[in-house]
Amino acid sequence: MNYQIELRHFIYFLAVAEELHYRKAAEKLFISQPGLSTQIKQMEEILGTQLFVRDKKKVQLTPAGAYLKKEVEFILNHLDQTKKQVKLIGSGQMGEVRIGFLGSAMQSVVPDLLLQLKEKFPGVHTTLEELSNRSQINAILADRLDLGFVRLARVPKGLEVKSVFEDTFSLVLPEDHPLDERDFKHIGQVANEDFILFSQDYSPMYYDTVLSICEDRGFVPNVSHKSVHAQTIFKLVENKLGIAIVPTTLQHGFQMKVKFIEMKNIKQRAVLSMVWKSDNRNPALQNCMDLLLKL
Amino acid sequence: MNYQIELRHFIYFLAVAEELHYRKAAEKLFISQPGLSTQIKQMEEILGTQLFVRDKKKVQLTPAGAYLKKEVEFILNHLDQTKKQVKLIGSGQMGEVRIGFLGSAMQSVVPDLLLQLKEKFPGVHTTLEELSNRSQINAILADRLDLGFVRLARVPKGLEVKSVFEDTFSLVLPEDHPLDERDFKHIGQVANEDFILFSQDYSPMYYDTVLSICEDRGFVPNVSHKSVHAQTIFKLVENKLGIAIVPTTLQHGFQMKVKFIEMKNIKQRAVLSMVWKSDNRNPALQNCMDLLLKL
DNA sequence: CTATTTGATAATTCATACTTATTGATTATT
DNA sequence: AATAATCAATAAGTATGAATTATCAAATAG
Repeated sequence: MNYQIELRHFIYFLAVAEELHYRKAAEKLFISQPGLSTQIKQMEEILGTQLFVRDKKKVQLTPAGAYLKKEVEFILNHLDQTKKQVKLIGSGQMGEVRIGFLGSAMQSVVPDLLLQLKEKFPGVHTTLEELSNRSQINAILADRLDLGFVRLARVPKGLEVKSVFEDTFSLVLPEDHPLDERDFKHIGQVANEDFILFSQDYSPMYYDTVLSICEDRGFVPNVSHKSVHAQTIFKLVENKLGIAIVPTTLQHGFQMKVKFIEMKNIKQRAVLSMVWKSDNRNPALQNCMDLLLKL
Repeated sequence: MNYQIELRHFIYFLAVAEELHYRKAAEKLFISQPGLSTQIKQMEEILGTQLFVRDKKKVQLTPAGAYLKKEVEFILNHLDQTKKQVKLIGSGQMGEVRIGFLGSAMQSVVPDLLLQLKEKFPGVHTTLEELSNRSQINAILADRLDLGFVRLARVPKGLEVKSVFEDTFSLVLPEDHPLDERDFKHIGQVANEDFILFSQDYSPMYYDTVLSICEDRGFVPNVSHKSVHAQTIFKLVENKLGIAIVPTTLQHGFQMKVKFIEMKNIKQRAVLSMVWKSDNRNPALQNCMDLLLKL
């Protein structure tokens, strides 16, 4: 007596509402006519409303039934759509990948990667946020971010890393600096100049690497300024407040009165890595990683 | 193996998605925890998509699950609304009553009736259409109309009639016509004038009644013009092309250079009747009739 | 280490959506 | 008018599967 409406009822109802004939509707549904009759009757009881008028060889919708038909059509269609959508999201063909990146990553791999992702998974939407190494790690651990582009030697347990780009370092000098690309042999030639570097806590790895480059030449650099923005660093160099050492790809995208000298013959490299959570459940990320790890 | 999604699944799913705890969700649903577990699992199998992540004391939604939750909430809410609406329509508190009327009914009862209906059943919408007697009857029989206001002595089988308003007839004369209300005794005084009447096929009853009024005074009127519009008839009278006999209430709502002389002491009346189908299934009409028959 | 909590299995029960067989009512056919 | 055909509703019985209880393995807390 205290039944509940089910989708089965709606599907049966719709068949009868379309055919206006119990036997034909039952055949279409591959069930018996008596079964259909009782189910429709039960549905009317649950709703407390008559949906069909059956008198003298005729089955017709009541106004309430006509209204319900329209709504049931809508609901079933919407449900179909939802089921498809759930599958797409579940299989990662649709969804959102939240990406964090270090400013310096924007000059190299990230734009290309986004392009490939868009092409391969047009349904996957990406959000981008420029963050420090540390912020990215925290965000990934807290599930606020799916993927990060960082410069770090080590990452906390539970995260996976893969280096995606190895960049040489370049010396950044004012345009009219006496040292020229042809004359350049090693960093020891500018050991006495002031150095402008990225902040240590913005990227400890970068900082350590730059120090090791100097160490290999037997000196400790005099770091006069630190910044988190390449823009700022270049501006300071332009104004002759010091010289800088940055990943080579950073030279693109800026219009400054500075010159870059690539240091190809040192072993150190600026390594950019992807970081993500090992057990991230975002299927869109899974697909994304399948694509990225192939490159 | 080849099951079908049911509303039950959605309700269970929503409970788990809200509680993020199987036992608590099961308690809320008044079912056992194992039952809930298997149903959710089945749902995931049907959809071919994982909806929850259960690992190490934690239950969480996958992106697909989060999407589905939003949609399920919408669907269940919409369904609730639909069920309520169906009940309202089924009980006649909401719906549409399609009303037809003779032009002359608009001057007497119809507007008042609509007002009362609106007040008593604010959910019931009415549509109005001015139609001839015959058109109304046909429309009611074909179920294009729920209720008609006609002037007819008899209606086809299967229809019900009830007279709602009895109007006296009035003589319509040009404003400067020699005959005055004080001098008026009976219609025989204008027996020699031309008469302008409503067309016979627009309302046979009216036509017959007018003829019988004249007959009672021993003459057959000379009908010079016929029309279906009161407006036209009055205009013709104004221009002295004849005199007319119309239901008294028609004098309201027109601005014409004509005068009305009410003929109170003849037995004939202009009877306005409601007509509807005995087995009309529109519950809104049922309610409407309950109200109207009390007046 | 033990006690408690979690969700998942296993076995069983029970509700009910189905089936087939039939009826009563209406319409079409001769 | 009598018969046949067709409709949906009803009755009785069956079988599917959603529930139950009992239990487990894994994890956490005291």
